[in-house]
Amino acid sequence: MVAKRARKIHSVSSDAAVTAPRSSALVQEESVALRSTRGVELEVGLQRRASTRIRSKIEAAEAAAAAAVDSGLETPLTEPDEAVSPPKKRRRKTKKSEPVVYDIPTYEPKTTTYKGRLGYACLNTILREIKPNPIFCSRTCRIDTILKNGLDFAKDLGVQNVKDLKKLIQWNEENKIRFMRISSELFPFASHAKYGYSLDYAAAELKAAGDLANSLGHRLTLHPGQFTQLASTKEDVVTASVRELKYHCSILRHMGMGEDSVIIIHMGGMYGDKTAALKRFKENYRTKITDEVRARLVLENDEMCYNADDLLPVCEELNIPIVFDHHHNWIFPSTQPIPELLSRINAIWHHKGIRPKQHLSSPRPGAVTLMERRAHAGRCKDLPDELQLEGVGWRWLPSANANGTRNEDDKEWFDLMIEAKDKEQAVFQLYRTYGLEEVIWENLRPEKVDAPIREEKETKGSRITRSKQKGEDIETVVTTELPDEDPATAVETIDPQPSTTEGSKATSTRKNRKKMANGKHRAAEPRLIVEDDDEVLQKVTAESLDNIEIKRDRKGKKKFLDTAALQV
DNA sequence: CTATGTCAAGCTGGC
DNA sequence: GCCAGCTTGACATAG
Repeated sequence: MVAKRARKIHSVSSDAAVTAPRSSALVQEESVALRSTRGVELEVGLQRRASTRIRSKIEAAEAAAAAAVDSGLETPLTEPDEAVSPPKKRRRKTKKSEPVVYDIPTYEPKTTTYKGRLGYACLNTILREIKPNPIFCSRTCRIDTILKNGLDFAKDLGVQNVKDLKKLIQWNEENKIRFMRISSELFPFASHAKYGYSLDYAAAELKAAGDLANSLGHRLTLHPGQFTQLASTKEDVVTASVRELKYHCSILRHMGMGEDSVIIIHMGGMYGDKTAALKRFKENYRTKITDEVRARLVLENDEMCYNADDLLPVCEELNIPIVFDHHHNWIFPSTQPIPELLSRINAIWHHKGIRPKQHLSSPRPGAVTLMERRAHAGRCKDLPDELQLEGVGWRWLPSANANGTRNEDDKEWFDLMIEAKDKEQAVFQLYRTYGLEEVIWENLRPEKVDAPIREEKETKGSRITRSKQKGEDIETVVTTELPDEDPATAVETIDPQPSTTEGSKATSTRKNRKKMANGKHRAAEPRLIVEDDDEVLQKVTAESLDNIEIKRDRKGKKKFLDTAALQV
């Protein structure tokens, strides 16, 4: 039980050249300390407070000198603005801003001997939130937009995505993450039957990103979507799937990635007859895909249709490695114990000369039904114990001396992809929990609280108190010593997360909205009583505060929530 | 700037 | 029949 949170205060200027005012002497002191120990390059994740003016200049510089920006390691994520002649611009008076405040909890320390690479999928939450020019690799568009603006519009998005991919790889290196999944949306519509296009036009950018990854020894993988159904009964679905796989292969080919850069798919649907589906898969695998695709294609056990037992025979027959997904195996388990299972699975990887990888994720807290258990939690609290075992999480390299002199250096550790909503933050949490790598404190964020399913009100220790004003190039992260439970802060905390409340304006995803509407088996949704009515508030608080939670939305409007349903 | 509805594609399970 | 969940949320537009 972790009763206290670490005390940590720091403040970061978004531009090394700018000395922003500090909110306090203490903040300044600690900031200097952090800076001197970690270096300026660690500021990378904190460009979010850069002013619009600076950003515009950066953009202009990038546009003007796009071709010059190519040397991966030397390229800062933000161009130095000294290099840019300031565009004519009215000076915007910026408002004073209060610091952003985060509570970064500590975690109960755990130990493991596992030393494999941990990775995350597709999106970096820190870089994605940089404003006004976020760094991410899944820009896309609509077919309507292609029709309106031309295909080059979509292709330009692809170039931007790849350029950002390089920045992500660089960021990962600085944050000791050397394993990542590339978003399949890197090139919008590239695999589309009608609007698809070759990636040759982006060869230079792809090669630059690939060169960087290879020079740093990073592993990059791909995971095409559920639409990839090689066992489908429909010819056109299979055709589209083959096209999809070729597109993914083309990315890796242009990047020059080695054999460890695999393409992961699921077996897919059962179509009412699993045996027949498996037969179709084998046939299509043998006859409809290229050698290049076969060299990279691997299968993952899923939680609904094909567990590891279902996949092993066909995979052993066709020499297709299996990405073992711990979460899926928990929902739809193999009959074999994990060590035995993984020894068989890893044999296929080794036979094919590829380093094994596994997937790890956690179910949302309180999940009971199958569908609930499928949903991913924000983070993973633990590493599976089995990863410490030879044959599961590592092996002796074939080159190792078997006469008793082999040591740690002769071990090959397998990679582990963390599939969690909090992305790189989930990796950092495991780094911290197990002491696997040093993390950069400025790049830590509090856990995004999952909407509780059947459990009590809130995940503890993840409250964010955020106060922020615009225009000032400063961010402050403050973690204060707080007891685990702090009832005072449960009330009137500005909620940075979508409130799971009917009528909330803060919820922006369709999924969440639907979740809210579908309250039948989600008893843990607080009920909105009334918005912004002081009279009602007085009445309510006079009676009892026990089941009433007061929240404010972004505009400061009060909402009174009946949380009685959560207490069950 | 923010909230909302929609978006290329497939399949299964739950209601 | 509709929705949620899965590999990945982002785009487009109204207010």
